[in-house]
Amino acid sequence: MNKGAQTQATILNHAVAMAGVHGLDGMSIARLARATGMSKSGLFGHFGSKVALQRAVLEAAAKEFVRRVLIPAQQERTGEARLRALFHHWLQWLYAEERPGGCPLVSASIEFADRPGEVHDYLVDQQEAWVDRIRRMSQKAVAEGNFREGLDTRQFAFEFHSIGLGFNFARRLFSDSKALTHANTALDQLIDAAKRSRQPRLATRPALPQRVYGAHEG
Amino acid sequence: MNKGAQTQATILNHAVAMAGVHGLDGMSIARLARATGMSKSGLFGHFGSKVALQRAVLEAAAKEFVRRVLIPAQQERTGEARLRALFHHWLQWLYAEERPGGCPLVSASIEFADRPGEVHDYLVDQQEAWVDRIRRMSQKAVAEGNFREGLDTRQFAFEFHSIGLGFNFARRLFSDSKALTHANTALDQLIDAAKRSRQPRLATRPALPQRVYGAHEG
DNA sequence: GCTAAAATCGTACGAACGTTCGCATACTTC
DNA sequence: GAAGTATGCGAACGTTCGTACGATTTTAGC
Repeated sequence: MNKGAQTQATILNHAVAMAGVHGLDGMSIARLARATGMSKSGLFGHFGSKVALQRAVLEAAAKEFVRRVLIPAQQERTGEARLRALFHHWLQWLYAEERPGGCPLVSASIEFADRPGEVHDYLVDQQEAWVDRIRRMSQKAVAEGNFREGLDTRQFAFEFHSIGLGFNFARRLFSDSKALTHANTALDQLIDAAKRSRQPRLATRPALPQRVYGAHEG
Repeated sequence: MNKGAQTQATILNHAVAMAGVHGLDGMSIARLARATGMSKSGLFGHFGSKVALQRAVLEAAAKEFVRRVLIPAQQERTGEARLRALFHHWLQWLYAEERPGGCPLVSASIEFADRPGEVHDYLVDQQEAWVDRIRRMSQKAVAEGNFREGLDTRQFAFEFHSIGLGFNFARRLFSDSKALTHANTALDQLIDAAKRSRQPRLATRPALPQRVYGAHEG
């Protein structure tokens, strides 16, 4: 390993942590230099621009995400087991004690949701790939005959993803110690529902018109 | 209405929009002054400090949230109808076309999740109150005999909240036009499940040890 | 219409920001 | 060990940041 790559890795470790707490924009090169014991210019030289540094931070986080969430789940054989493993490791990843600031990818996604640019585009691709992986894994469970035929896998992926986001929010902002239990329970229910043949809807229907808001959509 | 209060309201309108896109920190007084056609110092005088401005932005957003989400839902009589109305208006609020940047409260909650201070504390209180309102409303539905006896209302509130966060993420980052349908479907299922007597768990249990991660918790 | 108060402005400050550049030191490779 | 390159530093640039203060204009109450 080159000297350069080595210090670059050190920098990125600190950078990921700082970006998690202060955001990708709030992470400043000066403070990062102080944290790593380097000079501003020396650190800067490794990346050439702040945007490039932000990109590098996201790529480092994504790489870590693969290593800690995706790879371990691939040991499982069935779709359901992989989904459970993905979920399990994802929660661990979302709330890793040693990394303050939670998942940098989720935080940055909120931060850059409405700010066009390469950071935004990168995040969209990365997060869409993640949700699509969940969807494909549920599709695999359907193909295996474990989840019911005709399951709406996009819907499944949406709910799976939502539970994780809910956990992230509750655990980080509320410091809710029950968040883990809630998330696991929600996943159990989601998977159970995916197995069951479709339930007949109950007779009672809501009095409120439901989708007026979305009426303009296709 | 005083002149002061009037311009202050104008400022806050712009400020809420800017904070939604650039974050509470990314919102700068200079750019805000340019957007409102005022001088930096003139604008600054209305608040006295940037933290105070941030507080004012959050309070303005919270007030608007009450006006647009909580109040309308109070017209409904039953717990379920109120829950559905809360959800409906919440989604509208989360993705209001005229307000770029999504819900400032959610964005700021992520931004300040790990940054102690009065902004953090305010957000914790506000968001906890919101989730607790959902919980109380589901409790009301239980008391009315609509939701089943013994329903875990904290769990219900967690899932309700998660769906909203999932919608916010999908709609804003992915520009997913199906997000609204997914969210509504998820809510329907959540409410249906709250009505049903507890389902017997299916025989198949996961092979993966499920809660190792949370084993250290109480 | 006068006057006290409120609102707004212009200017300035020190700090922090991202970035540049030339120079020194440390590595690698032969 | 010499040559050549990679790496890091220090100082400085121009810009933007939040904030302060006195002067000036605009509003509100009598």
